[in-house]
Amino acid sequence: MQYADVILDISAPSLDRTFQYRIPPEWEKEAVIGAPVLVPFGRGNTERKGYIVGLCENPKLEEGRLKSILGVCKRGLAIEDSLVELAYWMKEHYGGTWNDALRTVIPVKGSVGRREEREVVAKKDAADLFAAGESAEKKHHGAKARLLYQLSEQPVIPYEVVAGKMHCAPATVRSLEKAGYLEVRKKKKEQRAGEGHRLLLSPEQEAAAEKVIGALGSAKTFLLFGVTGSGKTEVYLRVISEVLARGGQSIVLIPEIALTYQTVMRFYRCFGDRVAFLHSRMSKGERYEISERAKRGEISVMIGPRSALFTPFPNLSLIVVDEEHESSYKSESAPRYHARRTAVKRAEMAGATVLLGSATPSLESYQRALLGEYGLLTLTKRANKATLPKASIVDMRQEFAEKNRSVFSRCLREKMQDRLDKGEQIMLFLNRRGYSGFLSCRSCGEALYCPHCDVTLTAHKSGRLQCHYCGYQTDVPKRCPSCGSPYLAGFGTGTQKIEELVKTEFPMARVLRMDADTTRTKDGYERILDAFADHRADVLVGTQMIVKGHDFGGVTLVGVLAADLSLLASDFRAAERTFQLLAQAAGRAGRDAKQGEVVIQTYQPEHYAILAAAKQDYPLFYQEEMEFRNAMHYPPAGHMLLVLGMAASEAQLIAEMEKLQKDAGEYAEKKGQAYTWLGPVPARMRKANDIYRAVIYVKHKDYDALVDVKNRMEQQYLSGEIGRNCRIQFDFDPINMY
DNA sequence: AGCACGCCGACT
DNA sequence: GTCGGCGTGCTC
Repeated sequence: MQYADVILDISAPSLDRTFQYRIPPEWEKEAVIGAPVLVPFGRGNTERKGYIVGLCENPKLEEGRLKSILGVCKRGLAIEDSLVELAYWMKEHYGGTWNDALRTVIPVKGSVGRREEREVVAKKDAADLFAAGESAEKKHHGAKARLLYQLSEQPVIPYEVVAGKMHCAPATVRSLEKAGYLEVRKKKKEQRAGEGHRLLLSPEQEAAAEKVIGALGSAKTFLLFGVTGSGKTEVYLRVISEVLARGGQSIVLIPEIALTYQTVMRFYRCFGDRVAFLHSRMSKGERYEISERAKRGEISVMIGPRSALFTPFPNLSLIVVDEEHESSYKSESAPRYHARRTAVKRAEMAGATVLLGSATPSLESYQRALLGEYGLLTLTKRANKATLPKASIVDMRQEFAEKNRSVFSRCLREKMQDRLDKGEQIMLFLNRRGYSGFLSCRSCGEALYCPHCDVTLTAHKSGRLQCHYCGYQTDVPKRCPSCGSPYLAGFGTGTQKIEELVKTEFPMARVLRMDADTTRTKDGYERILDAFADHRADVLVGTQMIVKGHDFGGVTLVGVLAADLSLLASDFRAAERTFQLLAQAAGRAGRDAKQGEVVIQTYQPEHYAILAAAKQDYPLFYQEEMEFRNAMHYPPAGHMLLVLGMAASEAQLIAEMEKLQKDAGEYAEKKGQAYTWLGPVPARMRKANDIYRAVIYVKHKDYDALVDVKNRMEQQYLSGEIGRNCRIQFDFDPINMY
């Protein structure tokens, strides 16, 4: 007799373990690892969907207590096996539950995948509901009363809110439905999409492509390090064509916002309907449809953000990770996996080749390349005979001392005037990470905070203040809440202000602005880029988003207004991020034959990240930054595990986190390993949505030693020993600090 | 998540 | 005394 370990497709932490079932002989063939199954569950033997995550001959429980699998949903291809295996690796490597891991890896069917969004809708008017609420309250039917009162104010409530926050049992909702006060209904949606071309490669590009092609069929990883504008995409296209010719399949990962019309068209021209695109606004149904086509072999190239990594290609031969240094490759929900690292793992399992590409590689990848673990391919020349831009650094302290209070240095203003006179284009980049439009009091200096989250409120165009985390809104108060002073002022120079300044200083210039506000509409982003590309504007002002991979031949001047703002961020990747932003921004200038120029305005002109970026000298930056990381044992010199705890009571949270740290610390000590512990301490954002947050940091040279500690903590937490009423999440080598 | 069991107040 | 709700615990 065969038995299966089944994990149920339900999201509840207490169900995050395997349950054993008998496999009836008639299903033995279909019951493979990764196969979706139907099983009876609970006292009522309700039918539930699950996945087989393991098989065995002898069960851990007495035969009598076991139930049998009702059926296996047919589609148990080998590909599911390997994806479930990958899910296991992710769960172990990054923490989180089986459910979390399976859900990121297995394409969930829009319809069969259960999880339809449900909502509770009022069927009577507010007065009736309110009256019913009162009588329910009299009968001490607390849950009923809560729901009725809420419905009288808000006729449609998402089911998860009712079951979760409002704490109403399913029985309560059903009884009110029967009584005709409300109705539970589902939401729905649908859609679809769907030409050959010759490539001309430079000798450098050709050589790089040949190296990768030569390694196809082996699980080797390459880092394609090419200066901005060197044409990394041509190399990808060349290798993908070869994979296609050999009957293999490729996945191309791109950063979240990078899927522009130009990129799509380039791939279409090369691969026609063999290529499919995935993007974050697609519904579950659309995604499922695409992954089914991938499994049937109808498509061979899949392009998309990190989730595209899990495309079920049965014969995967190549994974390209474009702009591999991008932080959007790190997932921000459990399992908090890094798509670059996970791509290497998937490739290892599938015998596929990985090609990582960047002009400013992550320290992690470059280090591995230097160690010989990854093959290093370099592109040193720009395409179209373009040359790298000339850069100058302007010390803004000097400007200030010489009585120039403008945001534009004299040097930048002169050059801007020159370009405008010549009819050439300019890009102004405002680095405003960690620098949003908050309000603060002129007299006491206190900023206005969200009452539910520990973040400053952002001033909006509408004149209202809004919290970006919980959506809380309020009017601007007349007086400072802490000292009563009426002088409240907006803080921070935003892109909007820069736009106005350009208009006042250069009245003839046509200015476009690109930031979160102007790109909010569906194709706002494309519209602005098109307008600028068509030279319908002379100046483009924007935030990080203008830096990322767009070629404008007409741009001969790039101005970086406050280069060091991102250096002020208090996390260990600040210098790396600054270097990347500056080098990429500088790379926007002079994409055509005309020489480009970059002006970098800064208060720290001697900082190595700024000096190296101005010279476009990555190795120099790498050397300096690695010295710092080595000294501090920061990744990639060592590894770091962040444990994030969340609870409604801060005192209880800290107490539980202390227990967790103490237990894990003692556990680690017994193993005699050299760990560095920090915390627990309240997170920098101490509270979000009225939930307190605290963190523990653990550092160790070896990643696996941290996995060991994580497992111990996970085990203690799941056994209920530690962390009752708390939620815990793990983040390895975090990108965002907490 | 959803079902049974058991405790508790309300009403014939 | 029952009846019917809501909280708690368990599910191979």
